[in-house]
Amino acid sequence: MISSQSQQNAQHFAAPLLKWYDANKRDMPWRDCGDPYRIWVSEIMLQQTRVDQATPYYERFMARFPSVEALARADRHDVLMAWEGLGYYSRARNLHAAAQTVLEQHGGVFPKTYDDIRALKGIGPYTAAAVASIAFGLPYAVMDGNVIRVLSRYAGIQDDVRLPATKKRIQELADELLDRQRPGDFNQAVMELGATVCTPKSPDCSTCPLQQSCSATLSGKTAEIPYKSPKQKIPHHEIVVGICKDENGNILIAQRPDDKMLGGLWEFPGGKVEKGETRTGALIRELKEELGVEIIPEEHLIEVKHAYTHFKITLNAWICRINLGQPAPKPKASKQLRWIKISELHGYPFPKANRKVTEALMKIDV
DNA sequence: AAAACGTGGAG
DNA sequence: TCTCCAAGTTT
Repeated sequence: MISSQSQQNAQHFAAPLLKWYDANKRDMPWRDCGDPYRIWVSEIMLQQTRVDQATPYYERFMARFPSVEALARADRHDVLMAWEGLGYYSRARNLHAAAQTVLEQHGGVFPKTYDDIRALKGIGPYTAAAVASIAFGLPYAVMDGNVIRVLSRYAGIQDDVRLPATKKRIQELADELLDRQRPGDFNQAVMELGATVCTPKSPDCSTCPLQQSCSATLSGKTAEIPYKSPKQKIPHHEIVVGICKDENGNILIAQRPDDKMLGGLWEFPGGKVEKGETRTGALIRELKEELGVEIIPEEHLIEVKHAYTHFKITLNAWICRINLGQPAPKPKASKQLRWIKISELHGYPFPKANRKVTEALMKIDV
């Protein structure tokens, strides 16, 4: 028996939403293919990332790693190369590890229950619900940034959406509103509505299928909902890095530890300029600490400004030489060191700010 | 619970 | 230039 509550929901929310979705669907072939592997990879890539930004990565990734087994058997180096530039690199590391779990613990077949999907590394409540509903038609409602915006406006929820309690309330609302016949389409419809109509700034309420029953629209509060408490300002750091060159023209790169920011990617050794330090003074200190060698900065190469999620940096890079009589550099702060030719730089995954340095290097080397 | 974790596009 | 933020997860 169907409760009157869910009939109301269907009448005012799911029905007009799905009708709108069917008429305005964006072409996203990887979502309609029904292949859990493709849906999974696309969901991971799309986390905190726009469709347009992720799409070329997705195409390349699928060509390179066409199946769970191919991904599971790949080298981590190649997976990180395919991810370079997409950010949040733990996604790539977790995806790779999870593929190996699927191969070893599920016989290479992507698990078909919410709990088994949720147990995979890098898959949280959102991704588990997305894959379960889109690939397998299971009745789990997703809650992402779009859902939070659409539902908080629809229900007139004015509480701070950064608070876990508010998110819990919205998740419960999504669970109630979910269309049990078409859970995958329902989930994608809410997100698509949020991405194209119910946008953060100046939403296009006149074309919204929910305008007649949306609390924020009816009360003129779409600008105030969702409410987000202001976040604190992020610090700025002055970074210096050294490109150590040997007599053969090889340069020294370092791999970052797996468990740190940008884990597993490569970079030029360096660090923060402390108070009262000159930049080159800091560079000499940092390379002594990180490599155990004394260096001399010889030529300033480039300045790069870059913004991460929780801090900004200005990075300055110098070409350096190691003092005569110094021991071989040791990886005191990194996973490993490697001397490579400048022409080999493209074969290693670098984070964005360091990639700008490698491009400057390749330019002067030609 | 709150902070860490990348990047690029829009306004 | 600057702020916000985009299909979140982990610790």
